[in-house]
Amino acid sequence: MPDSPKVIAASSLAANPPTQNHLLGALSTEVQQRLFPHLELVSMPLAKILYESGDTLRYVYFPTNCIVSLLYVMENGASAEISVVGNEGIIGVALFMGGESTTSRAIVQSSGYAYRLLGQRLKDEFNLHGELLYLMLRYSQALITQMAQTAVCNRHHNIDQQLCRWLLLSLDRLTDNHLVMTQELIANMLGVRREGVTEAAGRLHKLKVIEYSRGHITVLDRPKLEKLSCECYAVVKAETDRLLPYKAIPSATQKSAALHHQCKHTLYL
Amino acid sequence: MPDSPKVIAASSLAANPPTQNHLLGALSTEVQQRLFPHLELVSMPLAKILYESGDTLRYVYFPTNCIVSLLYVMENGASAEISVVGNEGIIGVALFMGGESTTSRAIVQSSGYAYRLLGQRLKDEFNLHGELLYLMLRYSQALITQMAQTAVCNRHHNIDQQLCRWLLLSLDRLTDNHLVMTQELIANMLGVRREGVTEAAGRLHKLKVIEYSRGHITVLDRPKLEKLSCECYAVVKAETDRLLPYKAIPSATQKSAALHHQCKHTLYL
DNA sequence: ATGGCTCTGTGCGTTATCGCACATAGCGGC
DNA sequence: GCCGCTATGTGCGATAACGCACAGAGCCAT
Repeated sequence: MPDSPKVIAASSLAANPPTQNHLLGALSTEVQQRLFPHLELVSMPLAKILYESGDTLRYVYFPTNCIVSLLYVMENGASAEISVVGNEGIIGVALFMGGESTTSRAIVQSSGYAYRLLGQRLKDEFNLHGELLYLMLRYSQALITQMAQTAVCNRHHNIDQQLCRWLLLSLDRLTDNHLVMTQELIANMLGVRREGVTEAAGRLHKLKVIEYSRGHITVLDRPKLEKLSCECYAVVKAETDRLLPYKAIPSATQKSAALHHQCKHTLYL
Repeated sequence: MPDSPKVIAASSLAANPPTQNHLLGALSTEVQQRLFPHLELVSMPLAKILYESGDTLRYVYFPTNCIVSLLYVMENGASAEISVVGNEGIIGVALFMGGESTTSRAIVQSSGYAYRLLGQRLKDEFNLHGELLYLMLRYSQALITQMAQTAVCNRHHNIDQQLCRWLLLSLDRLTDNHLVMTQELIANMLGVRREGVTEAAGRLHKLKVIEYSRGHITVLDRPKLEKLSCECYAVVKAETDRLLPYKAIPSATQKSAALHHQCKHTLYL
């Protein structure tokens, strides 16, 4: 097992309070007090696979500053991204929806950290009080919206529009305008050829919307990116904001800060 | 309001016990006793819209022998089916997931009947006991799987394969091998041109898999249809069966039959 | 600095699907 | 029986994306 605990760097913990995840931050102090002591900060390196299609899930993950893609991989190896999860969400909804596994893969698309929680701890909390469950369900509804819109987008929109949508979804989950991501990987996510992404990215570059080089992309003009994107981005954004009007809590409150230090000080790599 | 109650035809009620819906049939007698008196049998004519994108949902619907499509309609009028629901499921998961509305339209794709239930009644039952909630969540997980697979299918598979998948999904939700459905409507569901469906259907006809004429399709060779379909059908079917290993109860048990007559004897058209 | 690897750019023939136009066919109503 | 409507069939040029091949360009390690 690669799950050997390591002593966490104090700086990592300090830079990644649990409340940086919108869902964890939106919980009442009471629930936070019960839950936070069971959270474990884990490193989320690029391309790490949290689970494969069919795996029995043990943990749910609450990203603080990483991005995880839910990816479906077909029998012939072709793939398509189903949805993307950052600090607004949770990975592993199948654990509380039932079935304990999914037909997709969860893979880190942008490195960072996440808090993980044993599925059983989550369920224990569900049984104590409805608050956490209801929040998880609202997030699941937002996830459903994103999946549905992905299906529509795959049917009707061209690569240029989808690339814009994809960049915006990533941007919303990052603190700056810089992505570490090759065109090859973007192509895997969108389920298109790498060359198609190269051409679309070239056009965006010509329009001075982005600049990029060897696995690094910088967004220069976000408003223009939104104009060039299909409606799918805005639809998902609006619905997510409606369902989850929570923002990250950048500087933790006194109380949250105290709870924060109750998280297990171990780092799982 | 077109929701004026009518006295139900006794034959319709008898032919459509609530237990014909797999979810309702899978409930314990105790929960059935509480829930069934609040169920209302409603007629589901072809093309009836149960709700539009953004509508606040009042009812959930449990189909007995009809099929309902969840359809996304874009700004320019183009559309794409997100998922399909028959007697294995429920329409209106957003009512209990949260948000009380969705970005899609629910439209009857194959006429028949369904039982509807006030959203509040559903929530009342959730608060009494977890059984119904857990069942609903398992179904929601199956729905998520179908949406995800639709996204993949839209990306990677051709019209012929998708038509086969679509026919199989419909077939599974019907009692016979006969669909009332024009190629134009199928095209709307798949989000492709009508001519594309005509050509694909022509090829299936040449292979003696289906025969059809003016809004009627009969499947002649289901095994061949499954062979011609992409993997998407089988994946969704397997996952749904895993999550919801429930079958319709064709002849209601003594107890269920008694409960059955407690349903409101009104028919909403 | 050089070789090797990865990432990006480009060309080209092929294919699936589209958009449009129009022809044909079945069915119901009068 | 005929009209009109709707459903289905077909042809054709346009287009977007594909598969493949290969060229250049940046970065790293030895």
